[in-house]
Amino acid sequence: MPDDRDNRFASEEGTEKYKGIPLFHGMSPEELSDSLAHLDARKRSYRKGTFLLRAGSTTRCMGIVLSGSVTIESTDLCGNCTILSHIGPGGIFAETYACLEKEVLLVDVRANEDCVILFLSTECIKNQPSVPESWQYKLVRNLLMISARKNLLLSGRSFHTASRTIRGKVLAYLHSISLQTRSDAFDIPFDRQQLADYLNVDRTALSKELGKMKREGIITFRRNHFGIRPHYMDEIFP
Amino acid sequence: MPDDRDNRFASEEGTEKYKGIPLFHGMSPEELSDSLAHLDARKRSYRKGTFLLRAGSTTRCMGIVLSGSVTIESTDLCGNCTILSHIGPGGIFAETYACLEKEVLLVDVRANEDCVILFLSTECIKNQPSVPESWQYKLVRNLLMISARKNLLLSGRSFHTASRTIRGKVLAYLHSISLQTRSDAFDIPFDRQQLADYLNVDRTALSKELGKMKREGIITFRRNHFGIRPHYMDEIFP
DNA sequence: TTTAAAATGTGGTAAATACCACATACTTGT
DNA sequence: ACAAGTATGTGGTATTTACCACATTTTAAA
Repeated sequence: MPDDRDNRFASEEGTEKYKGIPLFHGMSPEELSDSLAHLDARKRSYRKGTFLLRAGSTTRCMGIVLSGSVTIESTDLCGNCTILSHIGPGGIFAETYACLEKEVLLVDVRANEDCVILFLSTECIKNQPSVPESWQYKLVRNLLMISARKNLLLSGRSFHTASRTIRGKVLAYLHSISLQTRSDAFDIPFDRQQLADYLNVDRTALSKELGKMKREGIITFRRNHFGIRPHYMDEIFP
Repeated sequence: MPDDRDNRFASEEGTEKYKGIPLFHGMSPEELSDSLAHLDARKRSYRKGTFLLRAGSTTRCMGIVLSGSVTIESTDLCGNCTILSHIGPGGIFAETYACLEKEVLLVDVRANEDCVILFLSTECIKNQPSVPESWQYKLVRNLLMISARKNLLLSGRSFHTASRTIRGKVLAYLHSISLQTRSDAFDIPFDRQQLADYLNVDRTALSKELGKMKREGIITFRRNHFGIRPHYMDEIFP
């Protein structure tokens, strides 16, 4: 075990610093205190590189990054380690596993740098109180929003990477952005390398395919500004 | 507009038939009635093939399939239509979009056969009551469970399809199952075609790669029963 | 049991992609 | 303006995969 210490959260401690955390959004100071008390809140410190949670284990706690940052990693059977996401201050992790019963973690959570984590037990949201407290309701409601938001990102990516060809992935992605912005021209939030990583393809192969699509008149782009030919499908299927 | 009719839900109507619906899990008859009343529940019927929701639009309602079934579909810029999922009686759809504000749908929802849908407005969970009712708490709590469960499935698939090679996808998938079952031998819930679809690869290419891996001694399989060589990574990285 | 139907495996080939090396363009700081 | 560093594009090649046709095995039905 590393040098982390268990620190039972003292409710007398100030709650101002938790104001910006999405999980506690919309809570009064009293509701925040109630939450922390009932969630069996514990602070723990970790040194860079140590594991907070391991794949194959289970957890009844979710974690909130108070300082520093953690990475969500996955190691396959060959030992290849992939960083799935990076979570900084205010961010939450393992909430999906903590909300469900006995789900085995498929990923590792590791300290990307020295960090302080607030662990919160989800026991109290698993029982069904006859008269729910306002802090309970708001907590679960906030969790739902966080979960739904993550859901949207995941299903989007799952859809964008579904096609077997680079062209298909690019078109699926650009089509989504087009629907979201309700426009045929838009900026994307990725550079080439990031877009390639997002679509799970090689960067140079992506550049080549983008160039080909531009020559064919399907899309236009310059840096991270893209345009798609409107009604492209109408021309292909007249 | 098709032949669907708006039917304001009458709270006097029996609630027994809603008992098995996950969204209403753990609710008393009174809580169920309260929910239906406050959620502005409306029944609508659709003929096979008609669209319930269209990509590019927004919705403040989630839908519950009371009878029949619907498909979640996606149409790309080239007109290729992909069926993303199939939702039968008791199933819920569009809840992610309905819970978040003004999110544009990236998929179509279409009647797979003649069906009856219960639409529920999510307005009442968006405001923050000072004293939450028990039906409100249970509803949001159930939504959270549904969302978290879906989240787990989505992140799993996203991870399993991340590798660029078929072998990598297969190993990622089998490793997950191995962690979940805490075993080196297990049955998978897919036949070859379904596994290929899940991993976004060609079925015959999958069969070939599986055969190659078996010859190399990495895995064993027979039909849908698979085994992985324990500590495979230790041998590769001694 | 026999037959049909479905699931799975295999071979061959064209197409797509990853990967490498490197050229060009753009950005930033001095 | 210049240089250094980063981002992006291109050419060539080996690898991987999709796709087709078809063999084999397994399951279901008659």
